[in-house]
Amino acid sequence: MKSPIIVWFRDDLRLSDHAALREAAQRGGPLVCLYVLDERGGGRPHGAASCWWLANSLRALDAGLKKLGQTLVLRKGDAALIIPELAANADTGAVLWLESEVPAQAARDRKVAQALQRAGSEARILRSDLLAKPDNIRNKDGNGLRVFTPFWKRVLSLDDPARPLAAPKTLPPPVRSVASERLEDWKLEPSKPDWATGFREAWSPGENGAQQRLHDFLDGPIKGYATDRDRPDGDHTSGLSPHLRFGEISPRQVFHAAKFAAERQPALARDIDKFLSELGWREFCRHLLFDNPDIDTRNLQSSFDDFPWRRDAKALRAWQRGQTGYPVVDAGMRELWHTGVMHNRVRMVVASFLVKHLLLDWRLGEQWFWDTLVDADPGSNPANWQWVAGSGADAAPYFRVFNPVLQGEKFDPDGAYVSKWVPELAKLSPKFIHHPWDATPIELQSAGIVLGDNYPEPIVDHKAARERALAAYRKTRA
DNA sequence: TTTTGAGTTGTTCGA
DNA sequence: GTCGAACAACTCAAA
Repeated sequence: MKSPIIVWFRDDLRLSDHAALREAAQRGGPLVCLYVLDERGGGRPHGAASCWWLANSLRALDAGLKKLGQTLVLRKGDAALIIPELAANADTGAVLWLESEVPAQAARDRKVAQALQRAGSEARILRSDLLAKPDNIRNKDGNGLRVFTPFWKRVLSLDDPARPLAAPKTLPPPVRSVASERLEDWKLEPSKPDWATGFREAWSPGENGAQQRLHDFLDGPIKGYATDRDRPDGDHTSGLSPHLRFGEISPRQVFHAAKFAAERQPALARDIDKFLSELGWREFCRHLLFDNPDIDTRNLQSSFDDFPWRRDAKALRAWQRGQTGYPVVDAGMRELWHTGVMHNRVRMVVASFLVKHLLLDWRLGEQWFWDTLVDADPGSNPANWQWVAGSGADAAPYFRVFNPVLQGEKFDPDGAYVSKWVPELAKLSPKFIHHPWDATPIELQSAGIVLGDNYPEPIVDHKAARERALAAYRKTRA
């Protein structure tokens, strides 16, 4: 009789392109499919929105496993204790998992592997989900690249990432003696109040939902993606980010599916290259995280360490709640609250607004996003906040201050996006919907708007705020 | 080693 | 309304 095997699922909540599950299926022997909610050891604890996603994704994974006669075993606590103990109790021969390049996870994983080896068990770590290993993308000094374009060129110059593996058709039976905790007991989902109704309408967490998204996207919105992706009004993006975050689909699967689409439809080459480069940004941020484990707290450019951020709890709260008086900013912040995501273009606008118009520390915005985004990624979230703030790698020039009115008019010309998320402005004509303060009293009245009453006056004046930011940034450089 | 060219996403102003 | 320049200098990658 073969000894039992544990497959340890982490940010790879899928059955296909899963080298550890695949190998376990081939080896045979009783199998434990394990997920450990390790709130301390795996890096930053999930934010509230991510907890919602996680709960649903675990449920989906369990359903997928059940179809193969398996089940997902849930445990909560320190993985470095739980896994060796479980391995001993179940008398397993090996624990298999996919490598992580997230520094905190990698450190924790080393502890797990050492403990297993001390106990005479095998720790089998298989290739990670990244398209390229950070070790393979180095400059001549051995450091990671800090400029995106050469980084991405380098990744693309390597051999294509391995072809994705199919999901196992059958799995060995579970180990009956290993019990699972109950997902409900983890209280990952909100109850009172239940703020996740909008999430349920917007999303289908899990591998099936991820594959559906990918194929719907490559059948439709990919056409014109290179330009339309900037528009928050309508479905012009893939919506894959939370699925990628939890590994319900792997970057390799997305990469090869996009390449395949490009072969069949050469006219889409430009759109697909653009789409792949967005996958490249995810990769870039993960590599930055690999080299900078404290990227969520420490400025990558230390010249920002004494930047005079303001403290203003009231302004922060107005920003968080979508009550700044700038329609496109408020629309974005409310979309985030309602759905757990925000359109990429609008993320830049609201981030620039917090950091530059309000002069509030980028970490405050990063933390809010961490808590409210279902796609909150330990690499992308802090790296992109630092990029906007100017403290990051390959950062935006200091004088780039987004004008929320111009951005709204340019990318939401009909005001459809604002109307959807800031319904109190929906009756205002597109001409004024991005700057209601310029509308005449009659226009405001017929749209049912009383500024300062049912929609706020702008909390800062754009021109004055811009100049204040430029002055502060100029000083930081000098 | 030194040099060279380039670098996600913008805005404002004045001609 | 449109267009180009200014906004700044610095770091990075590669030749």
